[in-house]
Amino acid sequence: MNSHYPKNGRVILHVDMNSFYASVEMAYDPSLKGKPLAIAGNPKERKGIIVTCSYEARSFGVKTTMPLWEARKLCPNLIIKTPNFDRYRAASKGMFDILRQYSDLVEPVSIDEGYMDITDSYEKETPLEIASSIQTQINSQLDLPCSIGIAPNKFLAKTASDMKKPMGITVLRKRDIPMKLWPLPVIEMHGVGSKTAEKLNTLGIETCKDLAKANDIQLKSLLGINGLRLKERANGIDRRVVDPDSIYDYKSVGNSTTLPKDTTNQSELLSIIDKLCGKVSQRLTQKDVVGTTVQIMIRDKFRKTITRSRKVENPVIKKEELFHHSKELFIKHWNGDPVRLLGVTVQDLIEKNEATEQLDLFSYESAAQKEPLYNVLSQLQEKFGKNSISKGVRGKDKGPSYHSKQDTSFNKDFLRD
DNA sequence: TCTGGGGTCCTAGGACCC
DNA sequence: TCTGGGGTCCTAGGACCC
Repeated sequence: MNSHYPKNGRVILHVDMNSFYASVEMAYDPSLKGKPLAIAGNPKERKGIIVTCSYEARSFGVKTTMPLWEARKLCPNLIIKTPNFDRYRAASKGMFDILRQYSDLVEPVSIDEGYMDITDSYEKETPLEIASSIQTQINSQLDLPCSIGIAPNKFLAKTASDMKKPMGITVLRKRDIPMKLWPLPVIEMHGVGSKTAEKLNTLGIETCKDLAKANDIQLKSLLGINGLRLKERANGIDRRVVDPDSIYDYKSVGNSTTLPKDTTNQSELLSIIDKLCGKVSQRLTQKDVVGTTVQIMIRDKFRKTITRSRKVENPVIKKEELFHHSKELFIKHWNGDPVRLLGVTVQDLIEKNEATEQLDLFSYESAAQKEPLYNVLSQLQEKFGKNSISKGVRGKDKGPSYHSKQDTSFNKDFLRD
């Protein structure tokens, strides 16, 4: 795909909204602007964790994932709002609508960030002018700040957008790598977390430059193929394409919840599992997919978490089917300790039509009865056509994709609903 | 009364098959 | 008859990201 790229390289933008949830709240209520604001869950339900906070709050040391009480201690005047996801989704849609005015190749990666390939979408303007125009438009139409990275690939664009916040625009060319990327500590790299950073440190690898020059054999044995990939990235190499349709690839759908109180009451726990199954089932139905693996998650008061899963004969989508399997898994594997969190996830997703099709293959009669011949043929064509290449499920309406001009709006629940 | 909830990708061991 | 080697599937856990 995307074979039309010129040989001399691509131009990729990474657009990253700045403290997105907090900024959206400020856009809705401008009196919040300039104040320390945090978005956090309800501490009564033990969900009092900072999800996002404004730059003013950050200046007090408030950080994402920090418990609310700790944030309050650092910043007594902190304004706290509970998340309003409908609002954030609406803002997100507005933002991506704007991006799509500049290129068809827009790939959302989360509610507040996305990649764009603008290699073929500019003539007179420079990439910098396009980025500037996007930033201005998002700011004037939605009252939201963003940072933009401009680079020849995704990794560098992502790295660049991180370099200047808020409202920054940063160009990161190949030739900038030694000056701008290499001095950074390795933990700053996208894809390197605390565990990987620690491991790298044991090899004496502290900076991105160290990683870029590291020994392949050592990296491979320490981190597997991921080590080699990270080294490539540190050298500014990343061949991943911008795929506008990747948001239709679901690999799993799950819901989980932390209980207000640890409990050992089995019927209470089962009723929570029942509710989770209801949510998951609803989302599967919305996306028009079924799944063949059911997984539950149990976390105890020490935060030790186990997952137990089972491959099932008949693909599940209905709440009752899902609950049946989840309950059996729970009864079989719960050791009776107090439970802090429960989760239910469905994996190995298949498009719903395709699943019925597969069932039909077992019975020629039933297939023939249900489907006129031409219909079966067209289904087979579709099945073995281009869609068979994709790894995950392309959810419902393969219809208007972002490539097509006919519909550039979000026509379905956006991003992990 | 410290650490939410949604995901993706990778690894590794055992079962099973040829 | 002392014991190879490749492959796939399933399951559990871990690392990472927003």
